Amino acid sequence: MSQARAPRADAVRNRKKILTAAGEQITAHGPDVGMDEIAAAAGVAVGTLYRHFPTKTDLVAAVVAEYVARVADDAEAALERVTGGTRAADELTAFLGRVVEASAADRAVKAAAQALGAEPVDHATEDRAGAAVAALIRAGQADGDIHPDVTVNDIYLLFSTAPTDQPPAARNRWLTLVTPGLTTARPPASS
Amino acid sequence: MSQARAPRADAVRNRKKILTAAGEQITAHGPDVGMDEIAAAAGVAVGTLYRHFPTKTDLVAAVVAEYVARVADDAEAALERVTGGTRAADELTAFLGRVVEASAADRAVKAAAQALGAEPVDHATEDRAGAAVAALIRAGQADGDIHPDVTVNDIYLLFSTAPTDQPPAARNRWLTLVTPGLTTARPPASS
DNA sequence: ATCTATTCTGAACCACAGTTCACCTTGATG
DNA sequence: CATCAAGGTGAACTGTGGTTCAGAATAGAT
Repeated sequence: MSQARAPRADAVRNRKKILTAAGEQITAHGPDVGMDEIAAAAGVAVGTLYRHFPTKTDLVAAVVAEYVARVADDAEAALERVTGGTRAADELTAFLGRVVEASAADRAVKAAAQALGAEPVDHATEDRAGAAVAALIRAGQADGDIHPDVTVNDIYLLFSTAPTDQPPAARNRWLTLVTPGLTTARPPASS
Repeated sequence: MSQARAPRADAVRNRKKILTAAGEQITAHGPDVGMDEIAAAAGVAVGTLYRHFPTKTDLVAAVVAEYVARVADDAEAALERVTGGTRAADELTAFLGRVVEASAADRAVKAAAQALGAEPVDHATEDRAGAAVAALIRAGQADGDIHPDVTVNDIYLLFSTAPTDQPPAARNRWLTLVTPGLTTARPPASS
């Protein structure tokens, strides 16, 4: 097998700069920022963008992927905490709250993700988040304060419909409105 | 005051054709259909579009307005039924269901509305829908099976975040998930 | 039937955003 | 230090889609 030569140092550096700049620009001005602007923000020429990402879609996909990875981390951290003793149901709603909050900052990223539709998004990291959330749900159900028929898909559904573009008050209200559908107000019987 | 001459008969006819065609095209191919395509579908030249709607935004706005009017009608009909004896809470959730359902067909229209942002949309008809929904809510609260702190804004919030682009199963699930946040599972005390 | 203001037509215009490419720069290898 | 391929540059290209406008057509009034 021909061992592909290692990439040049500055190439790596640039790739990182581009990804960062793209993220910032997209969160700041929406997924419709021109490639020119992203390039400028990265201190690089347009051509360089295309060297690293053959098409704009690819670039956006990369940014979204980074975002998903962050979410996965968050979910796993929450799961960790549950193992440590906190209420799974609380962690789950808190997690949902944080994600909504965060993607309010990056609402544009979410829009971008939507635009990409059901497209790529590395399944490995996505499943990482999914697995953590699933575990969270199971734990909560075991405790008896999450509805038995709640699934990961429900969380995806809620996440994808979160009112990211609304002011904080509305986002909180939304969370309040949505939580009762997940949690069980009255525990089974005992306790 | 100079009495503006009545519009020509064919102009009226065309306006209607355009509005219809625009609605169809937008629901079919999203708000990004070209003006050319709309024109073609209406059996009219592009120029005619611009005679009636100075800009594409105006045209889309008009389509959205029509849609909002339909929703208002629906809400008012529901309110009527309540006066006739049905449960307000049921009518409200059914209404929400229908709207989600309908805007699943016209998901593109909703997207268009979103794109227009907080822009125009004739306030008169919008308030018409709002008033009806408000009445519905009040009635339900009087019955004691809608949470006391639910407002019209909540309905707007839910409507605007409805997963219109999802398959029917997901939409139903969403409705189930969201309903508990509006209704009161356990009536105050009596009964 | 004639006439004119209104409306229609559609080729052409324009601005913008993604993309390409011929040429220059530079990091790494020997 | 010399060499050269990987990488970078940015002006120019391209395609798309909204918008315009001069001339043709026509509804409606006289």
